[in-house]
Amino acid sequence: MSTEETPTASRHFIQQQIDADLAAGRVKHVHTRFPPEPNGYLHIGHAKSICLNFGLAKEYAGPEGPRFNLRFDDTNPAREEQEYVDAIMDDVRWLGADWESRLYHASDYFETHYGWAVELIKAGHAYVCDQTAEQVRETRGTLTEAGTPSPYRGRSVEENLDLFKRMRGGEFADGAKTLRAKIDMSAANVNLRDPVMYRIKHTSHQRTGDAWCLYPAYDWAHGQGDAMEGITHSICTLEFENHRPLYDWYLDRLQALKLLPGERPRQIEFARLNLTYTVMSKRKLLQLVQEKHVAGWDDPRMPTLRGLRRRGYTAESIRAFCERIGVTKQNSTIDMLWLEDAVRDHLNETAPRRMAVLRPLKLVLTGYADGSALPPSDSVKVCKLDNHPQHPELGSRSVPLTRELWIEQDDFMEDAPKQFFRLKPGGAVRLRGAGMAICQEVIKDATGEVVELRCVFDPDTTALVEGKKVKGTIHWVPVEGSVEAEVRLYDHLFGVEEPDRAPEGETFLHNLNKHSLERLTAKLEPDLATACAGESYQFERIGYFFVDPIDSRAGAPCFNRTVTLRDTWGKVADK
RNA sequence: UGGGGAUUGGUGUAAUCGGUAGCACGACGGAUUCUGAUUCCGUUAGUCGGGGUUCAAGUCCCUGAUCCCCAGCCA
Repeated sequence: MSTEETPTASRHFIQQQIDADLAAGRVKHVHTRFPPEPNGYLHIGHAKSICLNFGLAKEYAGPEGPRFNLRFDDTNPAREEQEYVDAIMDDVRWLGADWESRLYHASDYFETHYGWAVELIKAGHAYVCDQTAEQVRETRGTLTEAGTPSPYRGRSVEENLDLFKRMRGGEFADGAKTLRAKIDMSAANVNLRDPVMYRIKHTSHQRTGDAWCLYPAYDWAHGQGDAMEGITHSICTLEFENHRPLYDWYLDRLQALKLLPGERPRQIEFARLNLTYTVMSKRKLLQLVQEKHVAGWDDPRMPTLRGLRRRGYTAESIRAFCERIGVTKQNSTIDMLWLEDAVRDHLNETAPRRMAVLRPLKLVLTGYADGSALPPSDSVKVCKLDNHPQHPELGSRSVPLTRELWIEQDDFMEDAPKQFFRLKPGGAVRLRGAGMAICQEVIKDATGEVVELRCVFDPDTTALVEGKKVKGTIHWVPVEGSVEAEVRLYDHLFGVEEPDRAPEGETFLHNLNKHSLERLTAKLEPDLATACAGESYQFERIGYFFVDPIDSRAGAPCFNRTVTLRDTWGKVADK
């Protein structure tokens, strides 16, 4: 009985490396972490990292569950804020990654880092340097020329120990001294030319307050934090590949000094996510917010998790997206369509359907198709519509068909080509869930603008009848009883696929899409009056819309368009 | 020859020891449909270039090209 596994989904290079580590006995389990710096909000690129790290922890979970840490890389108090810490935790949780009780901060380890640095000094691996930042830069050499050693490189252990202690004590001004690792000023890898381990910053830290005026640099803090937490695979983006020798160098020294156990973390790099029509750098996102090109970090046009959430993206769709794009070391730019497809997929399954008219045109029912008069009451009939055509279990709701209706301006054409299946003079369409309307008269205003259509209604067609089929079905909303609401239509924040590719002398801001937001007052079917903040609906034939949690009021919802429906007619019409 | 990494259809990716270049998205065509949605079917198109080894090369060897990262007391 061979239970040979059928080749399932192929495994990406990180999974393969972990498999090899496990097989070789180099590690006994897998423990990952997500290490954000709290100096900005998380964006879709971070989501890729979170999904990767948490996904691996889940995939390789032992009986005690996934081992996944959230660790704030708070080593630079000058740029980090509690506001970001709170938002990051909220976003990570929302995405579905669970760090359980394993919430850590690089600052939790400041004392340990300090003690280890003292040991490195004692072992002759680090020294206090009095060079200014400028001098360090000048003596580092270039990419093709070796640097020259600092004149302080030969200080005695005793002097280094004394100076380092006094640095901690606050005796020296910012920038006056640094602690540097003594590695190799002629290393081809510039990161190994005696990198700074500590710099003096008399700045209070959002967690440790004024306890320290000495802060560890990233390279000195990161790998050691990984090691302390028992991280087995430290996964980061490609730009840190050049730092791996330094990551290993610190770990090697600490292991040699018996300060670390035999099992140690391993750094693996993958290509960060790039998306068309947007920018991903924290600096640029900050600039968009500060210069008010967007309404805030949670502006639905932003690629931030907060923006995406407010736009109506679901955590499930973002996870599916991250799964679909894969993990490699190739720099690539994913088409925004993939992200949009991912929400469409999810919302198509889950979002209840409703009717909404974005750009209203009045349609008046003047009588029945057989010439008889409509009932005396305004309501011609009450229509029952399914909330989801593929999921009848989601129930239905009623929409009154009245004498006066709103339909979409786009759904009427006076001189229509023959592929146009909607309303035209003398033509018939199906009013969704109601029956057929036949256009008998087109009313225009003084400027020739179509302002009203007069139609007759065919009640025999409420159920489908043979011989009375019509190709087009349009949505509608009763004038009496409809709800008016603000609807925001969002488009790409940037008008070009690669916003960073700006003309000479211009920045990425030059490529901002001036029409990325359009506000409309739409007419909605009555049921939508009670739509609640945070709900998603499909407005049939238009797109998916999310009830804005901030601007909506009870009984007065406000909708953000998450994404349009696929529109094959739109493509035809463009030609 | 500064160091490090990458290169497979339009896009994103897969191919275990060298053995039928596969999947998805898109595009295009068609079927179904009370959403021009969804769903379903089909078509399309690829190993960066040049040599070499081999019965057989995306994979191994040689050589060239292109792209990305690195000279913060940022991460």
